[in-house]
Amino acid sequence: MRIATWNVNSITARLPRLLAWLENSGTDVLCIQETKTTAEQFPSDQLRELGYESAVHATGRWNGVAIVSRVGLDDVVKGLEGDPGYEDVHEPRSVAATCGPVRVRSVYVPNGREVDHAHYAYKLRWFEALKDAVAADVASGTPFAVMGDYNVAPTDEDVWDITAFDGSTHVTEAERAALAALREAGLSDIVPRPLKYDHPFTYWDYRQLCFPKNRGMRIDLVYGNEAFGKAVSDSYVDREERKGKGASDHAPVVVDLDV
DNA sequence: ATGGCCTGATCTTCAGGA
Repeated sequence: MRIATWNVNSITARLPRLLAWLENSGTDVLCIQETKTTAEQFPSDQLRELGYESAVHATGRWNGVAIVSRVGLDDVVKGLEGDPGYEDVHEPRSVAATCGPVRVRSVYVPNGREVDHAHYAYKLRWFEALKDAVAADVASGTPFAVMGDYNVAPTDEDVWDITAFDGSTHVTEAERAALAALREAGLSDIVPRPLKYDHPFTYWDYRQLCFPKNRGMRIDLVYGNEAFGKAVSDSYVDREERKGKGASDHAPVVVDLDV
């Protein structure tokens, strides 16, 4: 079974590449982030023609998450239980579903913007709520993973040059502590293989030729429970999908499971 | 190749992304 996570940076803009990738990559379950659509605008019909059901939690131009599956889609939970909200809005950043033998949660963690911004405090509270929300799934014997854009680089090695991130979000002690809390709660970081260069970056800024220069970050993560970790046979970043015209600024992270 | 981001909406300018 092949599952993956991909921040598509607008499913409308990415639709031709997304459909082609699903047809060619052998992916059974895909966790999607930044759909940037309403649920009504989500291309469920086109995906159904390829054999995929869709669970969508999306409200408009910002955020939006989904799970598409061709191996079943049950027990869908839209939204994050205990979501702290931002400026009194509960943004669509989490959706969970059971897809055949595996349960997954697609997450788009708040960016944080600046360390002294209210969005950063929201980000840390959001992580707290996530940890509580997934406790039961983590403890279950079912393979379970929280997959998505975490907007945190777990270590200094997960950015192209840590000195370029002095004072920035995504690399702070508090954000990394939030990841550590998830690991202590029973989730393991399933680190993918890079298909080129030394480190499995998953995001490269559109600007300043960051992708050709491999100035990337590893911020799209797969955190799996014990049963999930035992089932993993391979994992890699599909950097080919970051190339060329009409690419997202994130590449898919693919995980193969023996289930 | 000697470059210099992309998206959708408030739509020719902006916020947000990270």
